Amino acid sequence: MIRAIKALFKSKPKVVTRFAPSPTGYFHAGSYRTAVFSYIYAKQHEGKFILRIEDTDRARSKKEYEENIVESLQWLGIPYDEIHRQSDRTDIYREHLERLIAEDKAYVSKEEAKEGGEGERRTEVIRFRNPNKKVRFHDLIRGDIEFDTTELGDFVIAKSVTEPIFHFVVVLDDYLMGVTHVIRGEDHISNTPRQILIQEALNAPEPIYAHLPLVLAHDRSKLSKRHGAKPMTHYRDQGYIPSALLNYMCLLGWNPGTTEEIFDLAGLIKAFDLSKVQKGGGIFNEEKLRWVNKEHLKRLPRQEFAKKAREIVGSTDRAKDLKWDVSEEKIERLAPVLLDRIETYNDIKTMVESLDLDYFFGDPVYDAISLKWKTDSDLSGAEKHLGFIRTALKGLSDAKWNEASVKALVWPYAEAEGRGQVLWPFRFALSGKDKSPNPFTLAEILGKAETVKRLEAALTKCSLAAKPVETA
RNA sequence: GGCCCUAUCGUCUAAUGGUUAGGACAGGAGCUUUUCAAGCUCUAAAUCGGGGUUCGAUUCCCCGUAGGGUCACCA
Repeated sequence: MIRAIKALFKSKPKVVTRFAPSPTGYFHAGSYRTAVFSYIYAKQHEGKFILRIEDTDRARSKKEYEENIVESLQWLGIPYDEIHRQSDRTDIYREHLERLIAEDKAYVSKEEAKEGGEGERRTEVIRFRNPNKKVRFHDLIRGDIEFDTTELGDFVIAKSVTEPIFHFVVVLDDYLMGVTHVIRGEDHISNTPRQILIQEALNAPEPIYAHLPLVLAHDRSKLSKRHGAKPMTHYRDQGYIPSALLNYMCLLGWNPGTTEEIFDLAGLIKAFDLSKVQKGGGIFNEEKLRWVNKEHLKRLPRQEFAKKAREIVGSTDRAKDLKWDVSEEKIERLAPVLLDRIETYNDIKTMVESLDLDYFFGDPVYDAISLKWKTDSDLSGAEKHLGFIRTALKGLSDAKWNEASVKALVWPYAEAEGRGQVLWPFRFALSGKDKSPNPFTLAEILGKAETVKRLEAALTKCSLAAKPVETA
């Protein structure tokens, strides 16, 4: 009984999906989403996901692009179960092409050399004998679609028996590889009828089709290299993380029906529903991608984030030139400050470059007058408050040193003396910057010794500034 | 132009034959440990147009309109 059920289960056609890019350009967001949806669909059904490099156009295909596709998929964490390259399969295509010709389902057509066309047009090509009928197919996303194939005529399926073209190889390979679900871009809808015709000639089963809406550029045209489509590796170089890209791309054209927006791969495999994919195309919005990336960054294990952040800070010229002490421990303490201020890893570099991190690694640089709160007339207030804070904090033990305990000591005093009057010089003494995290956070990150040292340095500046300037 | 697809805030989208048409990003205003940032609160912002069907349509149908895709010996 159990065996019978198992056998039944096994005999059920498994889901096989494929991603079939042509290596004629870099792997960008449009292709990526197609790959992701195909991959997720396969994984939802414990199926197989195939990568098939469609390089029948020898002239336009480049190894460089193929490598970019494979590298991108790898970085993005979309593993394939099989990889095939059509340029390796010429013999297979030839066999079936010859069979089709023998069956008179295709024929060698001789035509006169036409002038005008730049490329060499063959005088002999293989054409498909079009039965000229109406073809109807069901699309998982769009429902039934009907075409009259008459207007297609006897279309070309190969330049010669060893040079098949797209429509033929797609159909044959999908058949031979057992592809059950063809998930691809909407731009292939109009290719589907002729491919179904070829399927019928080949006695191949018709796969289930799902045509995805297009990923659009800002002008609503199909995303392409010309229209701001950047290679996915660009996003890696810009400091985005794979899970964020995955998350964002799935949200473009699909949603879970709830207000949940942040997903990891496992969550997507659980929630994704191909039939709920949008029909209309969507514009790729980098602003939202940045936000999603930030959300993912915040959810990263703290150590993992710190490791990467440390790498980035340490590799900057500024860190090297100024011999910053970029210790793991220090970066981990800095992490919350960073996470509040960045959306991508590259923003860390930007912070370093705009000198927003200097004071964490070296003495703050500023003029004494900056310590003065805007409503004070001179530095006497700042000097008084800094003196109080220094004395109070000196009494706090290293073990108890943290943001909350520092605040507990300073806050009542600031309330009494005026928050701005007290907190501004305090913060400035620690950072030397107009803009920085609040003084309590800074004190915790800097540690007791460094905090007290900076307070004392500020106090010295105050008293120096109070003295009349001696002319040299 | 033929064929095909699509149509809700600026963008991504939810909803359903009956809702004050909801959320998110971006925008604006405010609050907070009187700077930044983050966070929180509030706010502005949409059913392409016209006909039907219906007691009632954003939703169903038709016609327009707009956008997109595709019309290769590219994929």
